[in-house]
Amino acid sequence: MSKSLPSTNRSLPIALIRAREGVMAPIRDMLSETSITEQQWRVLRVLADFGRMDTKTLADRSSLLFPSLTRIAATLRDKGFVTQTRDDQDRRRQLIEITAAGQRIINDHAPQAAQIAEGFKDILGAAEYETLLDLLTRLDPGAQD
Amino acid sequence: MSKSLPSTNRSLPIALIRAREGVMAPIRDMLSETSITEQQWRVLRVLADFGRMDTKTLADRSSLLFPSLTRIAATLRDKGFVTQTRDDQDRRRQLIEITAAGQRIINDHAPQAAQIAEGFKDILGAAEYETLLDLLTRLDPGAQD
DNA sequence: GTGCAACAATTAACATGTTAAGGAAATGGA
DNA sequence: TCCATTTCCTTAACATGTTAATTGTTGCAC
Repeated sequence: MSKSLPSTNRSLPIALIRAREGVMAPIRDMLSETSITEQQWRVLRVLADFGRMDTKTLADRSSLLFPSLTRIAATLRDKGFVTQTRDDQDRRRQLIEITAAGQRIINDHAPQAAQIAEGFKDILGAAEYETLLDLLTRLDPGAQD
Repeated sequence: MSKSLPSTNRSLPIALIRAREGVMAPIRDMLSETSITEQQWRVLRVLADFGRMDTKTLADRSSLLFPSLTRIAATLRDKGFVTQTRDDQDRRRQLIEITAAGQRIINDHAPQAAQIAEGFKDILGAAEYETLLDLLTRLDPGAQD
């Protein structure tokens, strides 16, 4: 047996990259009709899901690094899809909220996005789909469960 | 029942991103001692695995887009870790090969990289590790098997 | 109060992801 | 031969990933 490197054919990082590419391709196709990117869509999704929140929480829930979120929030604000307001209690903090226009983007594409998600469940089967989500979660050190 | 969007808590794209982050974090830590990035490491891995090849094949095996590979190859060439030569039969083609210095980077870190990979097998268990790789492969449309 | 550590957010700098356009070489006819 | 098409690769432009440095704010010890 061995401590040798696995072949790149059977490498977990590469498998994760390719799976992500396969999953995101149809979503990117869908978003190509809009003016927003995959990450901007993710941020709007989280805001629609949980409502107004501070930047730190938004970054965590969107799985984005802080500097990325700073730029994305600025872009979304310029496009009129979110609003940024200072927290009066702690003026370091910033609260971000989705606007009606932003919510409209979500609503307009939610059915198609749901259909794409269902498609992947069909490919794997419901049981294996759940298995996959569980296994992926166990690779995420930030998922303390 | 529903065609409604799944909560972002249980979203496959986000789970893939977080898993990738969890897997790559220790690898990035390892590479921080070197002068190369995660993607440059991946390219060198493939070249060490398969030997000299043209850019198209290298891009496929490294799961990199062509424009990214163009830049990465130039960077690695400037660092002296790969060589680029024109194919005499087809002068459009370019052949890329790892150098001794590049191979040394791989050799010096292969044990540690293998140990990191083993760590993830331990976290999931060997059987579930294989299950995960299989499920991920089924999400990759480019994996015709 | 003053000074300092801790925190939230931004900015900077560089590498990569992504799409589109461009350039050079090969290919396949008319 | 000529030309359109295809193929391989590069360049450009913009968005994001990543790390480090910087700017405001807060809270706390003194």
